[in-house]
Amino acid sequence: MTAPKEPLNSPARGEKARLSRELVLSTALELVDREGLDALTMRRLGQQLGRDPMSLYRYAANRAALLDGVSELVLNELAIFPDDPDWRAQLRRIAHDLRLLALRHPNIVPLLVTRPLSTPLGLRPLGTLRPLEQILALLIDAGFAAEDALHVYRAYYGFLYGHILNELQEFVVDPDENEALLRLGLHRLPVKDFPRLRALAPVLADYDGAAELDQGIDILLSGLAARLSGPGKPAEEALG
Amino acid sequence: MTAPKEPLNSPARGEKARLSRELVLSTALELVDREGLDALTMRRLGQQLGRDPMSLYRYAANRAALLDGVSELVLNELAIFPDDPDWRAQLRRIAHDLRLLALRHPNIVPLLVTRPLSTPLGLRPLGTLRPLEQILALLIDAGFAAEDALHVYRAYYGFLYGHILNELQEFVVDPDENEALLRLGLHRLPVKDFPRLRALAPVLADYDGAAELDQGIDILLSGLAARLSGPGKPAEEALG
DNA sequence: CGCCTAACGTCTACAGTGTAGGCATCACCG
DNA sequence: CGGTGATGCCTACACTGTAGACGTTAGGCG
Repeated sequence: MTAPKEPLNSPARGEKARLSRELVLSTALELVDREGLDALTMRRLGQQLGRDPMSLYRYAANRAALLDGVSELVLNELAIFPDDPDWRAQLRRIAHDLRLLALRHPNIVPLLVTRPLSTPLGLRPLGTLRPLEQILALLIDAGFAAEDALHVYRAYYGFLYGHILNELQEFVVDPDENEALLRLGLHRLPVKDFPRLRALAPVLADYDGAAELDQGIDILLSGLAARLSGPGKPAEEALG
Repeated sequence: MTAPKEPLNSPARGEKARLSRELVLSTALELVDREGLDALTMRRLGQQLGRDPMSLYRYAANRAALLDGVSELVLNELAIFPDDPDWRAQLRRIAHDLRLLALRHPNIVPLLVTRPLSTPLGLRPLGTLRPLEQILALLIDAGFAAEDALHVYRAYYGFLYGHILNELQEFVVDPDENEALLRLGLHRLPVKDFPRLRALAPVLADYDGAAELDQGIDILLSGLAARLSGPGKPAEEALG
């Protein structure tokens, strides 16, 4: 009975290294990516790590805190270069990066979008606030007044998140069904009440998210630049 | 023992009428508005109605279906007039209506935003799709090509949802704390890492959501009209 | 009127959840 | 060597969604 007594039952995979916040969070992320948000229970995650579920509470106070941690982990994949002098190009690049990130981790998007609603700005995980600070830096360095930078940020990030939600809604995992109506389940809609929606089925089916995002960003950025005292042209007032 | 035997214990309020889907859903909405999404458990809702929790399953297959029902109920508060010839005015009005609706029911915004992510378009509650169809009608009747109408809708609704999320994030319930930093919890942020964010605290504190939304809509609509073959001016190509 | 049927509401039970509190074990440092 | 704090495990509790079987009621039809 003095043998190390490896538990033969639970550990789904042989991970037996010492726990750490990073390990816990990244395993949680894997789990969510693979099986969805609901699969992320303390017990399930514990089992995935080959540890007692209670161990997890050493690395996250709550389940909620754990979710926040995962959000933060994902957002850290996003690189921002606040020193880029070409702020428009930088914003466009960030937008596409965030879009791709969302497509890579679709199951986390609800977290990204929902968690901040129940946490006042200053109490959010720092990693979550870094993009905000960095984009402010980018804009202010480019010549925007601080207050205007905030407005630009809001319009920009608002549109960006909206676009991601839109695209993910229309995104359908199952690519075997190549009939547009079926893929989107539109066949169930009463033709009488939803004529235009049904008529648009083929267009709905091939959604070019990148292009749509790009156009939106274009419109927003040029519109904003015209309306605010932009960086290069400090007093170019509203044109229309 | 032949008396009607009113149960003296559970019913928090004297509601004892026969159940109905509307009654169930509206009580659920009340509950969520008052105490948040987590408070909406089957047992709690049953108790609120003075009924056994199991009764609810006659009116909603799932807890998920119940949530969908509540979403639908809220979205029905939104009035759209697809026959309005002034589509820009109509879109702007809808935007403000939806914004107010979100401020009135902040706790269901996560639902509005999250549920569609896990339900293919055609399987969503019909009430949820009506805005989409009606806005398409509005745009097409105004002269947009069907496909362009879809693009306009996407940009518009994307921005709109994004704005609402933004505003609700910065919205703070507790108005007793009048110190901006405290209200947003910004005092906790390390000054060194978040200088601009902290400097913007006062601006962050008084957020004029309506104005910000209005400007965004302006920019988007004029930008879109310039880029697409608009309604009145069928071939007005991109200006910039 | 009485009956039948389907909708409605209730009860019991079960597997699964987050997490508080206490205890054993381990690594490490003086 | 002893001790001290971090780490992991265990038990237990209140609570969740919901399957399945059971009474109870309401409404239509003879």
